[in-house]
Amino acid sequence: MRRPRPSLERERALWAEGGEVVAGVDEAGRGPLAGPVVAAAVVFPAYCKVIRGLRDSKLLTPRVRLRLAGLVRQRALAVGVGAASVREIDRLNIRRATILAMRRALGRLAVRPEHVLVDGLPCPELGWTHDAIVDGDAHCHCIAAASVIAKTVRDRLMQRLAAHHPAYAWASNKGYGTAYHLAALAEHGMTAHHRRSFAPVVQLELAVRGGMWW
DNA sequence: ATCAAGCTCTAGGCAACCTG
DNA sequence: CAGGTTGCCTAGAGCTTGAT
Repeated sequence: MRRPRPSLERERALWAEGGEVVAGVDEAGRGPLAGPVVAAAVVFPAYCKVIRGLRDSKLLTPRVRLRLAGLVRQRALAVGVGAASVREIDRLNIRRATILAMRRALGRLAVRPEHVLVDGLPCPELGWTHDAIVDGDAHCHCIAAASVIAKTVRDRLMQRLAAHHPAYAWASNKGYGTAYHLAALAEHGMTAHHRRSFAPVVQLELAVRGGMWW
């Protein structure tokens, strides 16, 4: 069973109802052990055409993703990007921090959306009336566009951080808990960019402090 | 406690493309 | 044309939180 291609079906229905400004929102970087969570909001002009090849950012190679991110920025009416820092993730928990990043992304749009389409489950804390669409980046064009923008922005951010902390290979693992990253964490300890509230980070820190790492 | 939702990683199979 | 490379796709694994 193939994954469906995102379409403009949902957006067209909203445009037909008279809501011209429809924003798609998605986030990247919820699972990794290090780095911020980044969200993006994208508004396309009403009755625009689909961007060929655009789909869930997870299913795209970095090169293709980068090309599509450029196309999205060219064709979109507005693009907003927001992030929540590691400190905010530790303070709020990853779910609330994700919602905070989404609110920031929506707040940075140059136009005020009349409808917001969000990937995932409904989140009342978002502060915007929205439709939550499970697997939205696979079904909905503007959410897929937001997922591509969020992912490319976060990847670039992690590459910058990697330059300051080369031991952890964040340029390739993007902060995720790969074997290499975990080994580096055990050897060098955590940085200010590690999520102290995440179990693997805490466990390794305790092991290092207790001399348990051999 | 379990399930469902999100994120990503790695590995492997297959197909298309490139190169000598 | 054969072999290597690249891209596409899936499956299974890990991480989280929230709802039931």
